[in-house]
Amino acid sequence: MAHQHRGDETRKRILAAAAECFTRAGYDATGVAEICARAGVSKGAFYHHFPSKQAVFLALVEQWLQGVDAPLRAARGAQETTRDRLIGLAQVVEPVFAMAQGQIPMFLEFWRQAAKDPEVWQATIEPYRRFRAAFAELVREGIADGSLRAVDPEAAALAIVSLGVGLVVQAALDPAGDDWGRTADAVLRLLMEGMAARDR
Amino acid sequence: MAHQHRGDETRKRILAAAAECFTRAGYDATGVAEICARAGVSKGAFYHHFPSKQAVFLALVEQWLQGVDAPLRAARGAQETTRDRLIGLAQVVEPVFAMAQGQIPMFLEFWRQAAKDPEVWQATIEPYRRFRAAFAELVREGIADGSLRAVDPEAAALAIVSLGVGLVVQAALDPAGDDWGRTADAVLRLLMEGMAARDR
DNA sequence: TAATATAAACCGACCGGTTGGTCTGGTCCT
DNA sequence: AGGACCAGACCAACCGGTCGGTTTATATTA
Repeated sequence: MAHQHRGDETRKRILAAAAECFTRAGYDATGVAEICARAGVSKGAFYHHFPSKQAVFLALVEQWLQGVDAPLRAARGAQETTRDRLIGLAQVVEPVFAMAQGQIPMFLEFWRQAAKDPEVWQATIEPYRRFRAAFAELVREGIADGSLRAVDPEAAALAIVSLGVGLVVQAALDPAGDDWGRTADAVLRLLMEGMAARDR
Repeated sequence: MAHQHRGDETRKRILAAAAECFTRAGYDATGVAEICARAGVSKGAFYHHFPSKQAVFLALVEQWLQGVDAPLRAARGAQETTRDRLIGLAQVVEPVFAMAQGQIPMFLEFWRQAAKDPEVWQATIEPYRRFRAAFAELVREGIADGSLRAVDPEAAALAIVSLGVGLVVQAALDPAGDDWGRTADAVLRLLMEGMAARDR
């Protein structure tokens, strides 16, 4: 039991060290030896827990994807009107940015790798399509109940996702810049209000 | 004279080959030997024209940055009202996407590299800030002449840039997807109309 | 015009160093 | 005892970059 626990511990250490290295230097530029050194673990231990360097990366992809999924799911159905739900959705980004906590460049690494590695692409593109479909559905509901203008739901969903992705990239390039959590909230709210029905 | 011309020719061939390799496999994963092979050039020729592999990358960054700059500048001042100018700005993305022509993943490589290499960062961040400032100024003008709602100009500019960046990333991940030129136009138009004054 | 000089363009073998991954030998818990 | 777990020496392959030498095109001279 305690034996079992020890293995999980080193596995976590390897994962954390890999995340740090990949964030700082990128996937290709960081060697297995470097990860091992930072994790305080030998190469033997590394290859005992993971079959390859790519496997560690894949595990990290999985981990972050779930981290994004959770607050997103939590926001759904929490509000009453569709409009409020969309606005609330905008607030989701804040915890996401907070969670990333200086590891935002990892996302760039994810996407870059996804663009060239079919396996990473598969793991990335599926949740991405789910996100987009969920947003589109929300917009459709909003249009149906009159709280949103009659915009193209697919285009609107694409816009929302684009904003999120674009913000992440900019945050990666300018980490010392604005408070990206609040900024993201403001920007998304701008788009949301633009789509809102012009009643009041 | 013809001698001179020959040198420029191989230089261009190296640049093109490097762009292709970087697009497909990424900066770190492509060796100088591979670039040389694809360019039909020896290693000696390579290092005759460029001091290092990074220099080739920097040259590509410069090249693409100018490619984005040109149509952007062309769109400014072309329209009469500020509102039309902003809408026209949205149409700029189409030629940009067309120009990228299957080399969109290169942008991901730019940003990834910019996030970790100070020299690339410098070359990337300066035009980026210029874009953002120009957009903010446009929005300010639009608000002043009453064609736009009283949104936060900085937030609006950030939103525009984010949309563009996010679209590029998505296009890199899903090259076979939509016609990204038209899609980008539709999405940007959505944001623009959301910011437009609610008169009519 | 033919011979020579000069410099840019180019070639490819070569080098030190690094990489992802393997393997053997041991330790520790149950 | 025995299997999960780990240490670290080791290896073939590869990498960015160098270097001495050759080719090619123009300028100069005789």
